[in-house]
Amino acid sequence: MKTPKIIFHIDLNCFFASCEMAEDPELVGKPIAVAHLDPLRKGIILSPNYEARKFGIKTTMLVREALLLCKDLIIVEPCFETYEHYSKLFFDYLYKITPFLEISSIDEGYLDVTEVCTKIHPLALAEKIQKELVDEYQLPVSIGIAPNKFLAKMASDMKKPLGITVLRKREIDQFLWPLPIEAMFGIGKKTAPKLREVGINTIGDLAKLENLELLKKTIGEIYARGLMERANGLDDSQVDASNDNSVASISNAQTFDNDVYDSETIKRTMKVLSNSIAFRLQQSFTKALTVGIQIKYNDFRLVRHSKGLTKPINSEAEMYAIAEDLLDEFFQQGDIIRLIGVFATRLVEDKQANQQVTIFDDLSKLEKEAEIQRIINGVKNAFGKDSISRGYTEPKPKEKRSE
DNA sequence: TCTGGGGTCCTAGGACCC
DNA sequence: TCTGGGGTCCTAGGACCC
Repeated sequence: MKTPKIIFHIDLNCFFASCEMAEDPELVGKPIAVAHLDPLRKGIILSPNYEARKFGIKTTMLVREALLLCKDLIIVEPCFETYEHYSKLFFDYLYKITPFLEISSIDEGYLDVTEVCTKIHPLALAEKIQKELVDEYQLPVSIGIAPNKFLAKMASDMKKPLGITVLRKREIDQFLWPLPIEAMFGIGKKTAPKLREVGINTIGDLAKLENLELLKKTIGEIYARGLMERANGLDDSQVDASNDNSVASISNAQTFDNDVYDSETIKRTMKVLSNSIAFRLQQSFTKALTVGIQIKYNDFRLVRHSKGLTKPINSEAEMYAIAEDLLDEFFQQGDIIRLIGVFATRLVEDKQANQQVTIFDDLSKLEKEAEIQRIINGVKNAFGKDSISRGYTEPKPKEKRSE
Protein backbone atom coordinates (compact mmCIF):
# COMPACT_ATOMS: atom_id res chain seq x y z
CA MET A 1 0.00 0.00 0.00
CA LYS A 2 1.18 3.48 -0.85
CA THR A 3 1.76 5.88 1.98
CA PRO A 4 -0.80 8.67 1.78
CA LYS A 5 0.42 12.00 0.53
CA ILE A 6 -0.07 15.30 2.25
CA ILE A 7 -1.21 17.96 -0.20
CA PHE A 8 -1.81 21.63 0.53
CA HIS A 9 -3.96 23.84 -1.64
CA ILE A 10 -3.16 27.46 -0.89
CA ASP A 11 -5.44 30.21 -2.07
CA LEU A 12 -4.84 33.94 -1.72
CA ASN A 13 -7.99 35.52 -0.31
CA CYS A 14 -9.60 38.21 -2.52
CA PHE A 15 -6.21 38.60 -4.10
CA PHE A 16 -6.49 41.83 -6.10
CA ALA A 17 -8.15 43.64 -3.21
CA SER A 18 -5.53 42.28 -0.78
CA CYS A 19 -2.74 43.62 -2.99
CA GLU A 20 -4.33 47.05 -3.08
CA MET A 21 -4.60 47.07 0.71
CA ALA A 22 -1.00 45.94 1.04
CA GLU A 23 0.03 48.83 -1.23
CA ASP A 24 -2.14 51.39 0.53
CA PRO A 25 -2.73 50.69 4.24
CA GLU A 26 -5.30 53.52 4.30
CA LEU A 27 -7.69 51.12 2.61
CA VAL A 28 -7.53 48.49 5.33
CA GLY A 29 -10.80 48.11 7.21
CA LYS A 30 -12.80 49.96 4.57
CA PRO A 31 -15.04 48.37 1.96
CA ILE A 32 -13.11 48.37 -1.30
CA ALA A 33 -13.45 46.69 -4.65
CA VAL A 34 -11.13 46.42 -7.60
CA ALA A 35 -13.05 47.31 -10.75
CA HIS A 36 -12.74 49.07 -14.06
CA LEU A 37 -14.50 52.40 -13.86
CA ASP A 38 -15.63 52.36 -17.48
CA PRO A 39 -19.25 53.27 -16.91
CA LEU A 40 -20.59 51.64 -20.04
CA ARG A 41 -19.81 48.01 -20.44
CA LYS A 42 -16.78 47.21 -18.42
CA GLY A 43 -17.84 48.43 -15.03
CA ILE A 44 -17.82 45.11 -13.22
CA ILE A 45 -16.39 44.13 -9.86
CA LEU A 46 -13.27 42.01 -10.16
CA SER A 47 -12.37 41.62 -6.51
CA PRO A 48 -14.20 42.94 -3.44
CA ASN A 49 -12.51 42.74 -0.03
CA TYR A 50 -14.29 41.13 2.91
CA GLU A 51 -15.63 44.43 4.23
CA ALA A 52 -17.32 44.93 0.86
CA ARG A 53 -18.57 41.34 0.79
CA LYS A 54 -20.45 41.99 4.02
CA PHE A 55 -22.73 44.23 1.95
CA GLY A 56 -23.39 41.42 -0.49
CA ILE A 57 -20.95 42.66 -3.10
CA LYS A 58 -19.64 39.89 -5.30
CA THR A 59 -17.21 39.34 -8.15
CA THR A 60 -18.72 40.10 -11.62
CA MET A 61 -21.40 42.35 -10.14
CA LEU A 62 -21.84 45.67 -11.94
CA VAL A 63 -20.19 48.62 -10.23
CA ARG A 64 -23.42 50.56 -10.11
CA GLU A 65 -25.21 47.64 -8.44
CA ALA A 66 -22.42 47.39 -5.91
CA LEU A 67 -22.70 51.11 -5.15
CA LEU A 68 -26.39 50.66 -4.45
CA LEU A 69 -25.52 48.04 -1.84
CA CYS A 70 -22.77 50.14 -0.27
CA LYS A 71 -22.56 53.83 -1.09
CA ASP A 72 -19.19 54.20 0.67
CA LEU A 73 -17.58 51.50 -1.44
CA ILE A 74 -14.12 52.57 -2.61
CA ILE A 75 -13.44 51.56 -6.20
CA VAL A 76 -9.82 50.94 -7.11
CA GLU A 77 -8.73 50.61 -10.72
CA PRO A 78 -6.89 47.33 -11.33
CA CYS A 79 -3.13 47.35 -11.73
CA PHE A 80 -2.04 43.96 -13.01
CA GLU A 81 1.64 44.72 -12.67
CA THR A 82 1.16 45.04 -8.94
CA TYR A 83 -0.71 41.74 -8.79
CA GLU A 84 1.99 39.95 -10.75
CA HIS A 85 4.55 41.36 -8.35
CA TYR A 86 2.71 40.04 -5.28
CA SER A 87 2.02 36.75 -7.01
CA LYS A 88 5.74 36.30 -7.51
CA LEU A 89 6.47 37.09 -3.86
CA PHE A 90 3.85 34.51 -2.88
CA PHE A 91 5.25 31.70 -5.03
CA ASP A 92 8.87 32.56 -4.24
CA TYR A 93 7.94 32.17 -0.58
CA LEU A 94 6.24 28.80 -1.22
CA TYR A 95 9.24 27.53 -3.16
CA LYS A 96 11.26 27.96 0.00
CA ILE A 97 8.87 25.56 1.75
CA THR A 98 9.15 22.91 -0.97
CA PRO A 99 10.04 22.68 -4.65
CA PHE A 100 7.03 20.38 -5.11
CA LEU A 101 4.84 23.31 -6.01
CA GLU A 102 2.29 23.51 -8.79
CA ILE A 103 1.17 27.01 -9.73
CA SER A 104 -2.42 26.69 -10.86
CA SER A 105 -3.24 30.37 -11.33
CA ILE A 106 -2.01 33.82 -10.37
CA ASP A 107 -3.32 33.38 -6.82
CA GLU A 108 -3.31 29.70 -5.95
CA GLY A 109 -1.14 26.63 -5.96
CA TYR A 110 -0.73 23.08 -4.76
CA LEU A 111 2.12 21.89 -2.54
CA ASP A 112 3.13 18.31 -1.98
CA VAL A 113 4.44 18.53 1.57
CA THR A 114 4.61 14.80 2.27
CA GLU A 115 8.38 15.04 2.70
CA VAL A 116 8.36 18.30 4.64
CA CYS A 117 5.81 16.87 7.05
CA THR A 118 8.14 14.15 8.23
CA LYS A 119 9.73 16.96 10.25
CA ILE A 120 6.80 19.23 11.07
CA HIS A 121 3.12 18.58 11.72
CA PRO A 122 0.93 19.63 8.76
CA LEU A 123 -1.17 21.94 10.88
CA ALA A 124 1.90 23.62 12.34
CA LEU A 125 3.29 24.07 8.84
CA ALA A 126 0.04 25.56 7.56
CA GLU A 127 -0.09 27.98 10.48
CA LYS A 128 3.49 29.04 9.89
CA ILE A 129 2.83 29.67 6.19
CA GLN A 130 -0.29 31.62 6.92
CA LYS A 131 1.35 33.76 9.58
CA GLU A 132 4.49 34.51 7.59
CA LEU A 133 2.58 35.53 4.46
CA VAL A 134 0.54 38.01 6.48
CA ASP A 135 3.54 39.30 8.45
CA GLU A 136 5.83 39.71 5.48
CA TYR A 137 3.51 40.68 2.65
CA GLN A 138 0.08 41.39 4.20
CA LEU A 139 -1.33 38.56 2.10
CA PRO A 140 -4.06 36.46 3.74
CA VAL A 141 -4.39 32.88 2.51
CA SER A 142 -6.68 29.93 3.06
CA ILE A 143 -5.13 26.49 3.19
CA GLY A 144 -6.71 23.13 2.50
CA ILE A 145 -4.92 20.00 3.73
CA ALA A 146 -5.84 16.63 2.25
CA PRO A 147 -4.41 13.42 0.78
CA ASN A 148 -4.94 14.61 -2.81
CA LYS A 149 -5.32 17.72 -4.93
CA PHE A 150 -9.07 17.61 -5.38
CA LEU A 151 -9.83 17.29 -1.67
CA ALA A 152 -7.24 19.94 -0.83
CA LYS A 153 -8.87 22.33 -3.29
CA MET A 154 -12.32 21.68 -1.85
CA ALA A 155 -10.94 22.07 1.67
CA SER A 156 -9.28 25.44 1.08
CA ASP A 157 -12.65 26.75 -0.04
CA MET A 158 -14.43 25.73 3.15
CA LYS A 159 -13.03 28.38 5.46
CA LYS A 160 -12.23 31.90 4.27
CA PRO A 161 -10.50 34.17 4.93
CA LEU A 162 -7.42 32.89 6.75
CA GLY A 163 -8.84 29.40 7.10
CA ILE A 164 -7.02 26.14 7.58
CA THR A 165 -9.12 23.09 6.82
CA VAL A 166 -8.12 19.47 7.06
CA LEU A 167 -10.19 17.11 4.93
CA ARG A 168 -9.49 13.45 5.52
CA LYS A 169 -10.81 10.84 3.16
CA ARG A 170 -12.81 9.15 5.87
CA GLU A 171 -14.54 12.44 6.62
CA ILE A 172 -15.87 13.20 3.19
CA ASP A 173 -19.35 11.90 4.02
CA GLN A 174 -19.49 14.49 6.77
CA PHE A 175 -17.91 17.53 5.11
CA LEU A 176 -17.96 17.05 1.36
CA TRP A 177 -21.10 15.11 0.57
CA PRO A 178 -23.62 17.57 2.05
CA LEU A 179 -22.41 20.34 -0.28
CA PRO A 180 -24.61 21.32 -3.24
CA ILE A 181 -23.40 19.98 -6.55
CA GLU A 182 -22.54 23.51 -7.76
CA ALA A 183 -19.87 23.75 -5.08
CA MET A 184 -17.84 20.95 -6.61
CA PHE A 185 -14.66 22.00 -8.41
CA GLY A 186 -15.12 21.08 -12.07
CA ILE A 187 -18.87 21.53 -12.20
CA GLY A 188 -20.03 24.80 -13.69
CA LYS A 189 -23.15 26.54 -14.87
CA LYS A 190 -23.86 24.07 -17.68
CA THR A 191 -23.30 20.77 -15.95
CA ALA A 192 -25.00 21.54 -12.62
CA PRO A 193 -28.53 21.78 -14.08
CA LYS A 194 -27.98 18.56 -16.03
CA LEU A 195 -27.05 16.76 -12.83
CA ARG A 196 -29.97 18.19 -10.93
CA GLU A 197 -32.26 17.03 -13.70
CA VAL A 198 -31.30 13.44 -13.01
CA GLY A 199 -31.76 13.87 -9.28
CA ILE A 200 -28.18 14.67 -8.29
CA ASN A 201 -28.39 17.63 -5.94
CA THR A 202 -25.40 17.18 -3.65
CA ILE A 203 -21.87 15.88 -4.04
CA GLY A 204 -23.01 12.91 -1.94
CA ASP A 205 -25.74 12.10 -4.48
CA LEU A 206 -23.08 12.02 -7.15
CA ALA A 207 -20.75 9.86 -5.06
CA LYS A 208 -23.43 7.28 -4.39
CA LEU A 209 -24.95 7.31 -7.85
CA GLU A 210 -26.02 3.87 -8.99
CA ASN A 211 -27.23 4.59 -12.47
CA LEU A 212 -24.04 5.75 -14.12
CA GLU A 213 -25.48 4.99 -17.57
CA LEU A 214 -27.91 7.87 -17.34
CA LEU A 215 -25.15 10.29 -16.45
CA LYS A 216 -22.87 8.99 -19.21
CA LYS A 217 -25.57 9.82 -21.73
CA THR A 218 -25.96 13.40 -20.57
CA ILE A 219 -22.38 14.49 -19.97
CA GLY A 220 -20.21 11.80 -21.58
CA GLU A 221 -18.49 8.79 -20.10
CA ILE A 222 -15.06 10.17 -19.30
CA TYR A 223 -16.37 13.27 -17.59
CA ALA A 224 -19.01 11.26 -15.68
CA ARG A 225 -16.50 8.75 -14.35
CA GLY A 226 -14.03 11.45 -13.38
CA LEU A 227 -16.65 13.39 -11.45
CA MET A 228 -17.87 10.29 -9.62
CA GLU A 229 -14.36 9.34 -8.58
CA ARG A 230 -13.64 12.76 -7.21
CA ALA A 231 -16.97 12.89 -5.40
CA ASN A 232 -15.75 9.75 -3.68
CA GLY A 233 -12.56 11.52 -2.67
CA LEU A 234 -10.39 9.80 -5.25
CA ASP A 235 -7.86 11.76 -7.28
CA ASP A 236 -4.46 10.38 -8.14
CA SER A 237 -3.28 13.36 -10.19
CA GLN A 238 0.17 14.45 -9.10
CA VAL A 239 1.35 17.87 -8.05
CA ASP A 240 3.04 18.97 -11.24
CA ALA A 241 6.14 20.81 -10.13
CA SER A 242 7.57 21.17 -13.62
CA ASN A 243 6.25 24.74 -13.74
CA ASP A 244 8.17 25.74 -16.78
CA ASN A 245 6.24 28.99 -16.67
CA SER A 246 5.32 28.75 -20.32
CA VAL A 247 1.81 29.55 -21.41
CA ALA A 248 -0.10 27.64 -24.07
CA SER A 249 -1.76 30.67 -25.64
CA ILE A 250 -1.88 34.43 -25.59
CA SER A 251 -4.99 36.39 -26.42
CA ASN A 252 -6.37 39.89 -26.36
CA ALA A 253 -9.95 40.94 -26.86
CA GLN A 254 -11.92 44.15 -26.89
CA THR A 255 -15.60 44.65 -26.27
CA PHE A 256 -16.87 47.67 -28.18
CA ASP A 257 -18.86 50.38 -26.47
CA ASN A 258 -21.33 50.17 -29.33
CA ASP A 259 -22.19 47.25 -31.51
CA VAL A 260 -20.11 47.34 -34.66
CA TYR A 261 -21.35 46.65 -38.19
CA ASP A 262 -18.40 47.44 -40.43
CA SER A 263 -15.26 45.43 -40.93
CA GLU A 264 -13.03 48.53 -41.15
CA THR A 265 -13.67 49.40 -37.52
CA ILE A 266 -12.98 45.81 -36.56
CA LYS A 267 -9.75 45.76 -38.52
CA ARG A 268 -8.43 48.87 -36.83
CA THR A 269 -9.06 47.27 -33.47
CA MET A 270 -7.47 44.02 -34.60
CA LYS A 271 -4.34 45.95 -35.48
CA VAL A 272 -4.06 47.21 -31.93
CA LEU A 273 -4.75 43.75 -30.51
CA SER A 274 -2.18 42.20 -32.83
CA ASN A 275 0.36 44.68 -31.64
CA SER A 276 -0.29 43.86 -28.02
CA ILE A 277 0.01 40.12 -28.64
CA ALA A 278 3.15 40.52 -30.74
CA PHE A 279 4.63 42.53 -27.90
CA ARG A 280 3.85 39.83 -25.35
CA LEU A 281 5.17 37.07 -27.60
CA GLN A 282 8.41 38.97 -28.06
CA GLN A 283 8.68 39.66 -24.35
CA SER A 284 8.41 35.96 -23.61
CA PHE A 285 10.74 34.96 -26.47
CA THR A 286 8.08 32.87 -28.16
CA LYS A 287 6.47 32.62 -31.56
CA ALA A 288 3.08 31.27 -32.57
CA LEU A 289 2.28 28.45 -34.95
CA THR A 290 -1.43 29.19 -34.91
CA VAL A 291 -3.09 32.58 -35.06
CA GLY A 292 -6.81 33.13 -34.78
CA ILE A 293 -9.61 35.56 -34.19
CA GLN A 294 -12.51 35.43 -31.81
CA ILE A 295 -15.84 37.08 -32.59
CA LYS A 296 -18.68 37.68 -30.19
CA TYR A 297 -21.89 38.64 -31.94
CA ASN A 298 -24.50 40.86 -30.42
CA ASP A 299 -26.47 37.77 -29.41
CA PHE A 300 -23.42 36.68 -27.38
CA ARG A 301 -22.62 33.83 -29.69
CA LEU A 302 -18.86 33.32 -29.58
CA VAL A 303 -16.92 31.80 -32.46
CA ARG A 304 -13.25 31.20 -33.12
CA HIS A 305 -11.42 30.90 -36.42
CA SER A 306 -7.79 30.10 -36.68
CA LYS A 307 -5.05 29.31 -39.09
CA GLY A 308 -2.14 26.97 -38.62
CA LEU A 309 1.22 28.12 -39.94
CA THR A 310 4.24 26.28 -41.18
CA LYS A 311 6.61 28.94 -39.89
CA PRO A 312 6.16 30.45 -36.41
CA ILE A 313 5.67 34.21 -36.18
CA ASN A 314 5.63 36.96 -33.58
CA SER A 315 5.51 40.28 -35.40
CA GLU A 316 2.51 42.58 -35.41
CA ALA A 317 2.42 42.73 -39.20
CA GLU A 318 2.31 38.97 -39.68
CA MET A 319 -0.23 38.47 -36.92
CA TYR A 320 -2.44 41.19 -38.29
CA ALA A 321 -2.24 39.87 -41.84
CA ILE A 322 -3.63 36.53 -40.73
CA ALA A 323 -6.27 38.10 -38.53
CA GLU A 324 -7.37 40.25 -41.45
CA ASP A 325 -7.57 37.25 -43.79
CA LEU A 326 -9.71 35.38 -41.29
CA LEU A 327 -12.01 38.32 -40.82
CA ASP A 328 -12.42 38.76 -44.56
CA GLU A 329 -13.21 35.09 -44.83
CA PHE A 330 -15.82 34.93 -42.12
CA PHE A 331 -17.28 38.42 -41.68
CA GLN A 332 -20.60 38.71 -43.44
CA GLN A 333 -22.37 41.88 -44.44
CA GLY A 334 -25.03 42.43 -41.78
CA ASP A 335 -23.12 40.81 -38.90
CA ILE A 336 -23.37 42.77 -35.68
CA ILE A 337 -20.33 42.39 -33.52
CA ARG A 338 -19.85 43.08 -29.84
CA LEU A 339 -16.32 41.86 -29.28
CA ILE A 340 -13.30 41.10 -31.38
CA GLY A 341 -10.31 39.14 -30.17
CA VAL A 342 -7.01 37.94 -31.57
CA PHE A 343 -5.16 34.95 -30.17
CA ALA A 344 -1.89 33.14 -30.66
CA THR A 345 -1.47 29.51 -29.76
CA ARG A 346 0.81 26.54 -30.36
CA LEU A 347 3.64 28.65 -29.03
CA VAL A 348 7.25 27.74 -29.60
CA GLU A 349 10.47 29.16 -28.26
CA ASP A 350 11.92 31.96 -30.33
CA LYS A 351 15.47 30.79 -30.99
CA GLN A 352 16.85 34.05 -32.34
CA ALA A 353 15.89 36.14 -29.30
CA ASN A 354 13.76 39.18 -29.85
CA GLN A 355 15.04 41.81 -32.17
CA GLN A 356 11.83 43.04 -33.66
CA VAL A 357 10.69 46.37 -32.43
CA THR A 358 7.11 47.44 -32.13
CA ILE A 359 5.90 50.99 -32.11
CA PHE A 360 5.19 50.68 -28.40
CA ASP A 361 8.49 49.29 -27.27
CA ASP A 362 9.64 52.51 -25.70
CA LEU A 363 6.55 52.83 -23.53
CA SER A 364 6.00 51.19 -20.16
CA LYS A 365 3.32 48.53 -19.97
CA LEU A 366 0.91 50.88 -18.23
CA GLU A 367 1.44 53.60 -20.76
CA LYS A 368 1.05 51.06 -23.49
CA GLU A 369 -2.31 49.94 -22.13
CA ALA A 370 -3.42 53.52 -21.86
CA GLU A 371 -2.27 54.07 -25.41
CA ILE A 372 -4.16 51.05 -26.65
CA GLN A 373 -7.28 52.30 -24.91
CA ARG A 374 -6.76 55.71 -26.46
CA ILE A 375 -6.43 54.24 -29.92
CA ILE A 376 -9.52 52.14 -29.42
CA ASN A 377 -11.35 55.26 -28.31
CA GLY A 378 -10.08 56.93 -31.45
CA VAL A 379 -11.49 54.07 -33.43
CA LYS A 380 -14.80 54.50 -31.67
CA ASN A 381 -14.84 58.18 -32.45
CA ALA A 382 -14.07 57.46 -36.05
CA PHE A 383 -16.95 55.04 -36.12
CA GLY A 384 -19.21 55.96 -38.98
CA LYS A 385 -16.75 58.24 -40.67
CA ASP A 386 -16.02 56.11 -43.60
CA SER A 387 -12.81 54.16 -43.77
CA ILE A 388 -10.29 56.94 -43.11
CA SER A 389 -7.69 55.43 -40.92
CA ARG A 390 -6.42 58.04 -38.53
CA GLY A 391 -3.18 56.31 -37.88
CA TYR A 392 -1.41 56.78 -34.59
CA THR A 393 -1.08 60.32 -33.34
CA GLU A 394 1.43 61.53 -30.77
CA PRO A 395 0.82 59.95 -27.42
CA LYS A 396 0.01 62.40 -24.67
CA PRO A 397 2.23 62.15 -21.62
CA LYS A 398 0.43 59.98 -19.09
CA GLU A 399 0.66 60.47 -15.38
CA LYS A 400 2.26 57.53 -13.71
CA ARG A 401 0.57 55.51 -11.05
CA SER A 402 2.35 55.96 -7.73
CA GLU A 403 4.49 52.99 -6.89
C1' DT B 1 -28.20 41.03 -11.93
C1' DC B 2 -28.65 42.21 -19.77
C1' DT B 3 -23.77 39.90 -18.86
C1' DG B 4 -15.27 41.41 -18.87
C1' DG B 5 -11.03 39.32 -20.03
C1' DG B 6 -7.48 35.83 -20.00
C1' DG B 7 -6.59 31.40 -19.68
C1' DT B 8 -7.01 25.81 -19.66
C1' DC B 9 -8.52 21.28 -21.22
C1' DC B 10 -11.43 18.17 -23.85
C1' DT B 11 -13.88 16.35 -27.91
C1' DA B 12 -15.98 15.86 -32.51
C1' DG B 13 -15.24 15.65 -37.12
C1' DG B 14 -12.67 16.33 -41.42
C1' DA B 15 -8.34 15.76 -44.02
C1' DC B 16 -4.68 13.08 -44.99
C1' DC B 17 -1.58 9.17 -44.94
C1' DC B 18 -0.41 4.38 -44.81
C1' DT C 1 -11.84 -2.48 -57.37
C1' DC C 2 -16.48 1.93 -54.75
C1' DT C 3 -14.35 0.35 -50.55
C1' DG C 4 -11.08 -0.84 -44.89
C1' DG C 5 -9.37 0.76 -40.67
C1' DG C 6 -6.09 3.04 -37.79
C1' DG C 7 -3.28 6.98 -36.59
C1' DT C 8 -2.38 11.80 -36.47
C1' DC C 9 -2.96 16.53 -37.21
C1' DC C 10 -5.91 20.43 -37.48
C1' DT C 11 -9.99 23.44 -36.62
C1' DA C 12 -14.14 24.64 -34.21
C1' DG C 13 -16.65 24.68 -30.30
C1' DG C 14 -17.97 23.63 -25.48
C1' DA C 15 -17.15 23.93 -20.68
C1' DC C 16 -14.70 25.38 -16.84
C1' DC C 17 -11.69 28.27 -13.93
C1' DC C 18 -9.93 32.72 -11.75
